[in-house]
Amino acid sequence: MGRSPCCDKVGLKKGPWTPEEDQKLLAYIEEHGHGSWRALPAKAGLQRCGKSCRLRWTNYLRPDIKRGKFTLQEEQTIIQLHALLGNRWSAIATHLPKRTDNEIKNYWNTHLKKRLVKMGIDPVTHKPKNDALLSNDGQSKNAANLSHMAQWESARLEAEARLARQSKLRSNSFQNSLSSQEFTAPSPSSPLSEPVVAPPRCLDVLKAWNSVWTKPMNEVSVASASANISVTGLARDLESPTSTLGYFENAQHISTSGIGGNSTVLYEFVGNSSGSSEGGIMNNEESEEDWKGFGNSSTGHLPEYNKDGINENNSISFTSGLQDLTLPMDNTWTTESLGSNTEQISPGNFVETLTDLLLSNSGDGDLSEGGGTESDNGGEGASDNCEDNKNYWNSIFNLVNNSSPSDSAMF
DNA sequence: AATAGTTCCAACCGCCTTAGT
DNA sequence: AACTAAGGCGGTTGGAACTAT
Repeated sequence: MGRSPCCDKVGLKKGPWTPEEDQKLLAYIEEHGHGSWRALPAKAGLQRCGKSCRLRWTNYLRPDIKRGKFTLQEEQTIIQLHALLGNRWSAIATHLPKRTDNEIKNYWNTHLKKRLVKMGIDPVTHKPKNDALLSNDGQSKNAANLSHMAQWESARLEAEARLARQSKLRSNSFQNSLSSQEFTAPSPSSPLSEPVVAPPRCLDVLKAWNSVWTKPMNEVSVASASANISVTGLARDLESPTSTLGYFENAQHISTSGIGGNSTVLYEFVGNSSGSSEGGIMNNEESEEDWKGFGNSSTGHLPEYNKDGINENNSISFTSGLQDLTLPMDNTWTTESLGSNTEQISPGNFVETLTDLLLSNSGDGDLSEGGGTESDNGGEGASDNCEDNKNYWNSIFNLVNNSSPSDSAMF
């Protein structure tokens, strides 16, 4: 049933590209643009399949690719986005300008993952491997969230559909405005200025949310161990095809700072060339910076919730920079009733509100800044945790927001 | 210096989604 | 609605480069 590989044709070359081939491909694209990748090889005089040409271009020859060592900032960004998005490399790559998904994927697999493992952090769940917090008593708590989840999911789907409609409209009007401003489409003479089709980057967080609400509940029992943030029980896997990264699991260890005290979500990079952080877990190759996982950091974590997955005000709250978002979580909550149950958000605009929140923060709240505080690992008071939890999401939102071009077609 | 083991990354493979007919 | 082609994505791999013995 599957498509036959495009490179099955006899005579098509595979393997490493030669400088001559690179030159041919570059020259052709510079002159004509890539157009149809399928047709490109023949036109460019290459004995390659279109797919191979496309990959070579997107992963190597593209002029806007930044090569070389990843910066600390980039590493942090990757880790944090991985915690949020799982193995969705392309989504992560949209927040790292000039880096390709392939490069990020390779870097993760060859560097970052190993570092986390050495630090005793599960690179899949981003939580300490010795996190022995799991218990069964949270199961019932999370079961109690099922009805909430159904309500959330219902509203989410509705909002998502609305968002899609809106973005389409906005996209159209955007294009109209461009054309009314005599926007000149990329011409063959300037193929390198690729058509600017902004990816729906800002949906990443929404996708994360989507995933959170659309996974089977059989994982909730695991999340239930998260005693003080049962909203994480609402959260579920991010649906990376292979990654078992559990959103709630991330949230779980995010949350456990309040109870376990040593969980880790954000990673602090400490400039230090000593070659080894605690325990000598770093080899020399990685020694340009030491990593320290820290829990209960001032960088913040998830909001704190009570056993029912809601906070003391019977709502879920989080903030994004300038604004708070509060969603009621009472049992009668429905898409329609949502608006009447809360003053902060109207029924139909959950996603819009979330999106607005994301976009409203044009501040400088960078994750790296949030990650700069050494953890005392001792478990601050609950009120601090609550603030930290908010800050954590602020950080993620800020990261996604600030690193995403605000010119996303979606918004 | 030679060999074995390890690391790294460019490229491939196969599946999925989307667009066009 | 069904089908097909093309593009996109994530996982995997081959082999060059590097390191250890």
